[in-house]
Amino acid sequence: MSKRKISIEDIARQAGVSHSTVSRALRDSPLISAKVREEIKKLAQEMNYVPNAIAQSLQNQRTYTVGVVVTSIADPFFGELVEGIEQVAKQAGLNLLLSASHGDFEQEIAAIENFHYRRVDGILIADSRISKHYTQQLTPFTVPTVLINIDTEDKGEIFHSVAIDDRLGGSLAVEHLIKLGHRSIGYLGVGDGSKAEQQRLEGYQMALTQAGLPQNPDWVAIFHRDKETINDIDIGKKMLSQLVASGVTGIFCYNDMVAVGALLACKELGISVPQDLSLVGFDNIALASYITPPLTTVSQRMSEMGEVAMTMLLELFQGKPVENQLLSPFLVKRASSTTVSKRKHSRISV
Amino acid sequence: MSKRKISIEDIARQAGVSHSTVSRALRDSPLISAKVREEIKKLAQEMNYVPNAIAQSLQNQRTYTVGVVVTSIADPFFGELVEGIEQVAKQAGLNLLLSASHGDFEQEIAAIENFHYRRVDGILIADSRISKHYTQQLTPFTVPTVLINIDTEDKGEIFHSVAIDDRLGGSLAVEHLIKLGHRSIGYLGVGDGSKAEQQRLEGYQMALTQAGLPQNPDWVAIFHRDKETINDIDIGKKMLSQLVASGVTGIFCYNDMVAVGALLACKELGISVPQDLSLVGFDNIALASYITPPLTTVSQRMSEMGEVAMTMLLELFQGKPVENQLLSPFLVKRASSTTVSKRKHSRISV
DNA sequence: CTGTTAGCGCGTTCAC
DNA sequence: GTGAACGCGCTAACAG
Repeated sequence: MSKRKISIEDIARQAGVSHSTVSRALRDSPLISAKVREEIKKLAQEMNYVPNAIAQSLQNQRTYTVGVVVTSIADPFFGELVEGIEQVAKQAGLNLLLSASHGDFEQEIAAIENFHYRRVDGILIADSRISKHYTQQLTPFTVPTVLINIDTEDKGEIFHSVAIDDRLGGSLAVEHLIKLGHRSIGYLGVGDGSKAEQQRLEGYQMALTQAGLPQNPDWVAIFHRDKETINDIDIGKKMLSQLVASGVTGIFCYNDMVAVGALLACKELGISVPQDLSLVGFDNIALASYITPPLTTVSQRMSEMGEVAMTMLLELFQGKPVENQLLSPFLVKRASSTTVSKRKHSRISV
Repeated sequence: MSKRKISIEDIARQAGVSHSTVSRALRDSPLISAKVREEIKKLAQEMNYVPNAIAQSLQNQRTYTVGVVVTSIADPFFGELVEGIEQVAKQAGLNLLLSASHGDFEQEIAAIENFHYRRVDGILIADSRISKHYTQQLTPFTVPTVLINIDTEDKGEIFHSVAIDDRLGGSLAVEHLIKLGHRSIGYLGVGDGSKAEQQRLEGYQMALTQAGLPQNPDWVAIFHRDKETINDIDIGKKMLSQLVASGVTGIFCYNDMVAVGALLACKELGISVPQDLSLVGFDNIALASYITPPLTTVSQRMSEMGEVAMTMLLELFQGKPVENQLLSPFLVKRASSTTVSKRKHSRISV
């Protein structure tokens, strides 16, 4: 139970050789005779030698560590993302340094600076609340960085990125409702200023336009939140009634949590889903499949996004050229959406 | 955009002083004149100097890093746990190295050895599938380690731990059902060989005994799973009918996922919850409050557990004596449980 | 107050 | 094949 771990010099002394011989033996250098090598390896084993990654890093100029910053680890969205990241990182022998920003710009910058301080080999950033100011702050640094689900339009040259095609996702959701016969389709959104929010709305509008369906400002309800004082479920709850009052038969929600809120509001108001109203969410969080009725939604495949992002980082390490990725979401049909015709039998007033 | 970061020697050269003067100035040593200190700090700022944590660690023999191994990061249970850990770690200026074991013993050991290799200051382990063999493997190491929610009976002297009082939790759940008038109370469990499972069952039995209520082997249904081939929801689904057939009016489920599975089975079988059957879960995962009906459950406060574990580690760093913690869970009453009297009005056959 | 020196543990020339 | 010597970037001991 000695306090300080033993070093290659300790085992060198024990073996009666120099520390560099030990170093070489342990790294299978061809310069070492097989006999001596095995002897030293055996000795190292006996002495419970554990190489010191810190010392190696100082020498190699590589830490085999990547920093990951997410908004919140407790958020299942980011949990799955990190799972995907971790999986390919582990396979590549890399470690993850994890940090949460809680959507706070100061904490985000602090996390990134901390990663530089610790000399990570690369950085992955998945924080949708990132500010524009950002680019300025990070330009001086030279660590390979991949942005996940972050608007990168004006920083394409500097940062690499992988993101979900939110516009396509919005279209998929709305096209689904259109196919089911809906003609008055609403959008229930959260105005958080994110690119995702803007693009999902665009997808909604695009699908309606392409189908030659009417659009109505009353069918679009967006709750603008300044801070995080209100959660998405409450937003969905709060905004639902006014949308229903506008006469929509189907609603595309900004994300699953909003949709769940809307669903809860429906229950309180006596509105049957999907008979009276079809709901489509976005994200495909685990909750979506267990709630009643199970939620039709657009899946983001967060773990795949994590895998792609980490793989991209690995390619950057190898000096390969990488292209920004735009992942395609896909629709997951469940019971919260159905044909509009059924609705007529159970029309309710709001 | 220089490739290698600048060091204190670079700025020393620029300032015409020695590197140790720079080192002292940056660390606010009282040995340095205020004028020189400010000058150097300003210069460092201009040169975009970022201290090298690796070099510092080699010198300090401290990495200000703790390793965390969980079963799965995507699991909301562990997500919340890590959130709690991260929160107090950040406050203490410590970083988190995260690793997932996926319930695999090999991966778990590999993760821990990797943490030793990287010279973390401490380790937190939250993997319920840990084997007994474990103790042997880790004894030679000397890194402060705290086990989270792991049976530590035979290793109390070596490891520190924080865990939930599962026995109490089981009692709380069953006492709740008893208060509601239930007299035939079942237990729906998963036989994963964990201490948690055993203790929750004990709590169940204890509560019944204390209330002088009868016990019936048919009321206890435990699904033994060898591997992870089947998830908890499916287990709940599969096992429910036989329990209901035994005549119970209330069921305490091993965890929320099992309870959710039971709930889904009830829907398929036309059993109304809570009118026909009361269900109580364990864990209080987010899903529990959103499902219909919202699930009465025992809350584990995972984030608090993370905070406590990390705090314990901090105290170990300071050489303080620490006591193993047994956290008390508490009941969260929701709509999945109600008085047994109601049931009579809507009896159904199974 | 400041400069010089010596490690922290390891990998890597450069000699022998 | 092997050992001696240097450096990775930084802190701390010892001089002045």
